[in-house]
Amino acid sequence: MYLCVIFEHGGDCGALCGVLPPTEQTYGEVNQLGGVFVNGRPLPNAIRLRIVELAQLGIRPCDISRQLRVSHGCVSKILARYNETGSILPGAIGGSKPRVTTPNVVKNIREYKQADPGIFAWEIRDRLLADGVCDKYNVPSVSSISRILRNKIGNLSQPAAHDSSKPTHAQAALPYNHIYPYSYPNAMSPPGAKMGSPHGVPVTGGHVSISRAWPSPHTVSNILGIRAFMDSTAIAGPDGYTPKMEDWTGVGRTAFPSPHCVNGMDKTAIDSDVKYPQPSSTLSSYVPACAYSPPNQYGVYSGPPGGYMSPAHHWQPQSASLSHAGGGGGGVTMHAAEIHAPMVFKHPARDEDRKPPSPLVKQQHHQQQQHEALGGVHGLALSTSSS
DNA sequence: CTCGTCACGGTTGAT
DNA sequence: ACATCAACCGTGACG
Repeated sequence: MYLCVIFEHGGDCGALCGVLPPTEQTYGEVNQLGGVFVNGRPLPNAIRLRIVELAQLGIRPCDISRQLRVSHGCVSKILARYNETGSILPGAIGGSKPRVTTPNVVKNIREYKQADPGIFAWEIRDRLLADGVCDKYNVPSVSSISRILRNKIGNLSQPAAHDSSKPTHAQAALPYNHIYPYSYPNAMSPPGAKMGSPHGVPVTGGHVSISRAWPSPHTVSNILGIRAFMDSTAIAGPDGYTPKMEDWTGVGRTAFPSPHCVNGMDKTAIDSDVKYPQPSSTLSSYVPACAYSPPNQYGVYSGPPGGYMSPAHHWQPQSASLSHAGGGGGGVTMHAAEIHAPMVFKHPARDEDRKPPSPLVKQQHHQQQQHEALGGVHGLALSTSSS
């Protein structure tokens, strides 16, 4: 049972409320630990990063859970993912899996079948691989091939079927490209295109609707000395809760593509991440890993490869410690947006096994500096003493 | 007490 | 424009 928290903007939400229409509402729920979360949506990158950082510091998951007020199951999941992929980013939400039975594949199968009516499905599969029509990642299963033969090709004695086939957009038909992050040439959707503006919320360079605040009193502030971090998250909030709520996670998503980098970080992103300020450099080190970046969020998190995968990104984890800029008064001002900064995968190889090679992944290979990123963790002013 | 796992209710985005 | 589907999410409970 969750305590549903409805935040009405326009009330005493603070300055942030100003941008929202009086009627605008944002919502969240409070878990058993008092932490705020949005059902169905990923935790803010800043918190995800925090989890990883604390784990790197040797803090036990159960303690991290309590300190950050995130369920231990979630902590476990995020750490497991990080260990496996090197990424702190959530997977891609929504969207559909890329189709393997593209017109080109069907066409080839048909040709194989016509050439050899007695060919077995597994033989077709092998040929698709051998001929380079498919790779191991998108080759249809034997059962799929059988289905294709049965449903789409049917009786080959009827040549008509051939002609009826749609023009092969062949390779172009492969949906994969648009599915993987690397597919975003330049920028994903214009910043704010989808999120910011809907409500008329001023979108300033990726500053999506970050003006909304989390009224919730349940903040992790004071925890680990990352008060600023949490405060901004919980208090300044979520605008994250734009109707789309993507901001919550998307922290700085929109800004991602921005070529403007500061210390290797996307400046725009930084700006946008008002909500969940976090240690930029550090964060960035964990982010890139989202190798198998999912179709959707990729755009969000990854943006143009050049954006954060940039080989030129001279990461200086240490330099951008949590206390970088702004932290103003003791408060560490971290920018979740920084997450977008280019970094390296912890286990690049693994990703390859998991997902089809993508440009993004490839680029990641160039970035083997990740471990160094962890060094940034040490730069954090963490106070492990939770109580 | 800790932690891995999973059902659940939820969101998202491609089709 | 809407519905469907399949991906993901974090929580909470169980073992």
